[in-house]
Amino acid sequence: MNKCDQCIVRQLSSLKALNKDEVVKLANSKTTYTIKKGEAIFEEGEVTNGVFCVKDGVGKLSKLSANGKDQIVKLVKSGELLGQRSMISNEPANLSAKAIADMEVCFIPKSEIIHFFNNNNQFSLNLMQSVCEDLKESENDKIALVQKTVKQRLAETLLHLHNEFGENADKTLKVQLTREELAGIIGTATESCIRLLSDFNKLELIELVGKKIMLKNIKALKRMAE
Amino acid sequence: MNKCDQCIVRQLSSLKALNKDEVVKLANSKTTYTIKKGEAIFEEGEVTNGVFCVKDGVGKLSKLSANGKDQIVKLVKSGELLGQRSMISNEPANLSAKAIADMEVCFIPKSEIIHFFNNNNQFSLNLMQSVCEDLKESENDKIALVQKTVKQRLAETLLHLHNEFGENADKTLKVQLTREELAGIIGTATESCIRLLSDFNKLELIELVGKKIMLKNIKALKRMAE
DNA sequence: ATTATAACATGATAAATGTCATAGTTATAG
DNA sequence: CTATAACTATGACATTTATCATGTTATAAT
Repeated sequence: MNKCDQCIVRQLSSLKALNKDEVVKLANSKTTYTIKKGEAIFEEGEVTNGVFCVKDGVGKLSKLSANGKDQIVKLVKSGELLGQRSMISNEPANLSAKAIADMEVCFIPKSEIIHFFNNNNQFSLNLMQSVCEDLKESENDKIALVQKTVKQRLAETLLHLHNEFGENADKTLKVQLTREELAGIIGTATESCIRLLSDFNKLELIELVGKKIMLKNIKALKRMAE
Repeated sequence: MNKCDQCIVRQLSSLKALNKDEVVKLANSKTTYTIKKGEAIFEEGEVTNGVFCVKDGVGKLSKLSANGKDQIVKLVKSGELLGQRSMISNEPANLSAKAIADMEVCFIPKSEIIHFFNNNNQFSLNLMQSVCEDLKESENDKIALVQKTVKQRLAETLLHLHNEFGENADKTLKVQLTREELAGIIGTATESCIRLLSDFNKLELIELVGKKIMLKNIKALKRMAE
């Protein structure tokens, strides 16, 4: 079994507040899983009874609509916890979690989290803050959906992906999303997303390197996102 | 000073977990304010350093956009706490809180809330759950904004207002929103909102009694919202 | 290597929604 | 009790965005 005390990722999440004893307890109760790109960690409606700590890779939280489109609510990366909300609310998952790039995740049973929550004030405050952060982001997204055009939201999302996940050696975005997934984040039709990417390409705001995207004029993208 | 132990509203919020001593402490530190319809409790960007407990009336949490439109993120009523998120995140308010109907609110300083959070597990769990509830709602709203038409969102919102706030003796909705505010909730232009209300009226789904709205065919509205 | 499948791309068109103009109606202040 | 402002209403039109059709390119499976 891998010891959690050597896991760098732990330092990035609410779990950083745990003391030595608690980390040992954590290491003894956790289970590690490997999730291949495209596979699900959990699906909408499932009862998870714990949280997943993302050790490596990138995932998406999304909800399938009646017309078959997948609306992406949030992307997650190393150090983030998944399923906190459903666990705290005692509800089945409201969203599905799937891997966008191969992932390694650790499952931590609910009983452990509740125990830490009740016995470690710093941990409960951290957990609270991370849910608050999610709430703020969600509210701001909601406002952007109403107040901004698809073009603005695309510019905004490209900048956000660049900030959050960085770029490869060839300057292209590190997160490799399909056009469909990108459309699912900004909340538009796949074709509209593709069309706008073409436009941005012609305007030399970005460069399309095969399926990859390179940001060429960040200043102009920022202006456009306003 | 009003004693908090006689305040029924307290039973509706996270504060219900407080014990006798804590309630005395609460009563000694709180300040009560009266807010007239249209006035603000706090504005976007303000540092509040505490939370507001809504004793009476109805309020809205909203954000002003560049084009001058007010996007309403959430309505609040008796028993709810305002400003929890900003307080926990140590940030200025992300949204403005204004009264839609005359309100009475109690201000509780941050130090008190943090003290309760650290010393009363049930309180911290309640507070956590209420933020989680807000998060779930916000995520679902976000999905609805993308996946549903304005017409569907209007139907959904009317039903929601009916459920949440109830109706007057004449069967009209109890929350008295302007068309502009209603448009701000569903995220559309005021004219579009008015037009759709007219359509709904003609279809006998609702009846417009002056500025008030009466739901006439709830079943059909539900069908429309899907 | 070849075929099948998924992803990307673009045009044509339709539908939904926003914007501007204008007028009637209700509420409110003096 | 009037006048002034705010709210409601509706038409005409412009714009944005979705949908359907079709072709091309990349990726994966045999």
